[in-house]
This record gives sequence, C-alpha cells and structure tokens, in this order.
Amino acid sequence: MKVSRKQVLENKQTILEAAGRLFRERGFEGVTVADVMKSAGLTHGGFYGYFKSKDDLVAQALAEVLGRAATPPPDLAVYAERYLSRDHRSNVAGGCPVAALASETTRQPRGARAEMTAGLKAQIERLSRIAPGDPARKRRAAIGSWAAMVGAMILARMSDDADLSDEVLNETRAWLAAQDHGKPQPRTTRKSAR
Amino acid sequence: MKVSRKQVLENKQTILEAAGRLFRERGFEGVTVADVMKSAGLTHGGFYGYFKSKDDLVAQALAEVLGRAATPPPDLAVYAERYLSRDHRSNVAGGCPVAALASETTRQPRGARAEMTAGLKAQIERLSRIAPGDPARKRRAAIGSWAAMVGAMILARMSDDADLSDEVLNETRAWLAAQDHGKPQPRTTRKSAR
DNA sequence: TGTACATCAGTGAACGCGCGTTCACTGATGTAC
DNA sequence: TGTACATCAGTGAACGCGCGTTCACTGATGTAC
Repeated sequence: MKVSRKQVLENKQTILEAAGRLFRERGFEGVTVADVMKSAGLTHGGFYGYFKSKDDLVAQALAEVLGRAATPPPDLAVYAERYLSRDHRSNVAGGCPVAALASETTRQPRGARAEMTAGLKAQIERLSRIAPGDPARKRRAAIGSWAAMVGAMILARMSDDADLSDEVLNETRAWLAAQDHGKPQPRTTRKSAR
Repeated sequence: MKVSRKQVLENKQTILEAAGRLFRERGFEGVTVADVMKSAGLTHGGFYGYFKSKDDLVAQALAEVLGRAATPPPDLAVYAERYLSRDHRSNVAGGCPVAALASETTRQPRGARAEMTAGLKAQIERLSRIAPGDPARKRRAAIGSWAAMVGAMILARMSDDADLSDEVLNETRAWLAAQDHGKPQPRTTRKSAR
C-alpha cells in the first residue's frame, strides 16, 4: 500500500544504512537485495522503486557511509589509536568502509569506485590537516599513515591468530607514533593487552 | 578418458595456478569452478576428482601462491620500491595475493584464513630479517612497513584517479624510506612520473 | 472542512539465469599373466 | 615382450538452488472539488 512522502524519505535512508552495514559485514556479493530490504523492514519487490539496480545501491550506500566521516580528530596519534583499536577491529559493520571494502571495490562498476576515490581524497585532506611537519610533509605523512592504518586493520581482521592480530594493531600503532614525532619508539607490546 | 599419473599431477598444478591467478584478478566469488577448469584446459565435471569443494580449492590455491613467495630481497627500501611499483599495481593476477584478497579472506571459511595467517607470519619474519635496527625494532618495522605497503597497494588500485593512485604509491614509498633510515625525507613527487 | 477518486509505495509470486555439485558414461592407462 | 582387461581421469548433461529483476495487484495517501 501507498505510504506518506515523509515515510518514503525515511525508508530510503533506512535502506541505505542497512545496506552500508551489511556490505561492510559480508561484502557486496555476500549480500542480496532481499537481505537489504528485509533488514530495512520491507519486502524485496519494492527495491526498484528506490534504486535502478543493485550496483546503484552499492554506489549510493558507499556515498552514504563515506559522507558520514567523523569530525576530524585532534591529532594523528589519537586518530591512529582509535582506528587501530580492538573495538574497531570487531566492529566491521559499523567501522571503516575502506578497511572492509576497498579491495572489492576495485572490481565494482564505475559508480562505486568513484565514491571510494572521492572518499580517499577527502580522507587524505582531513589527515593532512592534523599531520605534523611542513605542508609537503603533512600530505606525505597523511598518505603513509592512512595506508598503514588501512593495511594493518585488514591484516588484523584477516588473521585467525588472536595474538598475531593484536600484535599487528599494537606494533603498527607504536610504529606510527614513532614516525609521526620522530621521537624514540615506545616499548614493544607483543602480548595481547587486556 | 583416463590420463597418466604424471599428467594428473601436472593437471592439479595447472588448476591451482589458474585458480591463483583468477582469484586474485576477480575475487573468490567472481570466479566459478567452470572458469578455473576451462582456464586449465579441462571441463568442469572433472573438478571434484581433484578437490572436495570450491572452498577446498580456495584454500589450496592460496597455499600455492603464498608458498611461492620470492626469495628475500636485499633490503626493505628495495623491497618497498618493487612492491609499490606501477608494474605491480597493474599486475593483479600475478601480484601479491594479500593486496588482492586479504579483505575477502576475512569472510572465507577456516582453511583460507589459516593459509593467509600462515603467509602473514612468514612474511613478517622475512621482512624482520632485512629490517633495520635492533631485534625488537626489526619486527616492529617489518609489521608497520608491511601494513603500509599492503594498504597503499589496495588504495592505489581502488582509486580511479590515476594521479591520486600514483601519488599514493610514490608518497608511501618516500615515507617508508624516511621511516626506515631516519634520514631526511626525499623531495615530494606529486605528479605522476613516466 | 468533508468526500470521491486517482495515484503510487509496497507486496509477493514468478521469471530467467548462472552457480556448485552430481553422475552415467567413455576410452586411455597400466597391471596381471 | 605382448596381450586382455580392470581401473579410473575426464566428459558433458542434468540437478537444485539462490540470485537480480519484473509485474499484476492492493490499499493508504493526498488531491480536486
């Protein structure tokens, strides 16, 4: 049955948010249109009233999630500490879409890649602002640190060895701290902290 | 028709290599059993004489590719230079399986994750040997550098903006060089080199 | 403000299609003599 | 060494099943009067 205009707008938002979470959790190909609609409390038949195709949903869901980027953090070390946390590692559905979906996006159609590229540009600019050093070094530090954070989170989630996973997170964090300040590196923390 | 024992061994190897290339290129879910067998010059019906299931193939193909790891390079900077090259970026099918498949492996069954974890351990040890500094720092530098290399390659391949992709590769390389030697950082190279 | 009706968001069955997997069959291999 | 036959690697049709997408239908919305 028909539904109010306001309800339609809310539904679209609900669908995009459900899709964003499901895609991060199971990958683009591991989620069906019916899964998304069900998760949004609707039936799958109505899907094509909102989106041209599943590919269209993928692109719009990425735009939604990437657009929500948190307000810039105080400084790079704090940002890295949060990003490389165990909470983030376990929170795939609500976590960084780049760590969850970047390598699959490579094989997605135009729209999805364009959204991710725009997100990458914005992220580099955000991190550049809080990176240490002169302007040229800020950008370099932003890119290098971001690559390390994304890579470390992917490796930590991939590992089925909990100690190794913790070590990747902890050591990358320590390594980044040393890189960013040029200060002596903190002590090694190989065993998993509580 | 039946085939010689030697031929059987060769066929299995051919199948694993074809699978390794196809999976890196299109992802686990983007490749069918029939694709792999066809690429190996066989018909799909014979597949189950070689493997228990597609999941079994995924695990064995990963073991094959990860086991082939190149002999350790002279030093970390040279390794990073090769890893973060444009040749590697464009050579997905023959390139690093971690950059191509790590985030999808997170959602794969036990066997595939175990192979990737073993590969990660081996890689950290290989890089630790050639990393600079005292033993504790070697390991930290190995983990941090590896995370940055994997992350940078994934981001560079994800980007549909060629200049940005080049910049990610170049700046991460320069940033790593500075990190590894503690020397002043080389000049910025924002525009794409030829 | 109240009523009559056209609109259209949502429903659920149905459609092709492609996938992983199975299976009866074929004919070269390799063993027993 | 040669021959006869059991074995079994490879073939290709067929199987369920789940997916993205379509569509006729329903009934609440919101407009025209």
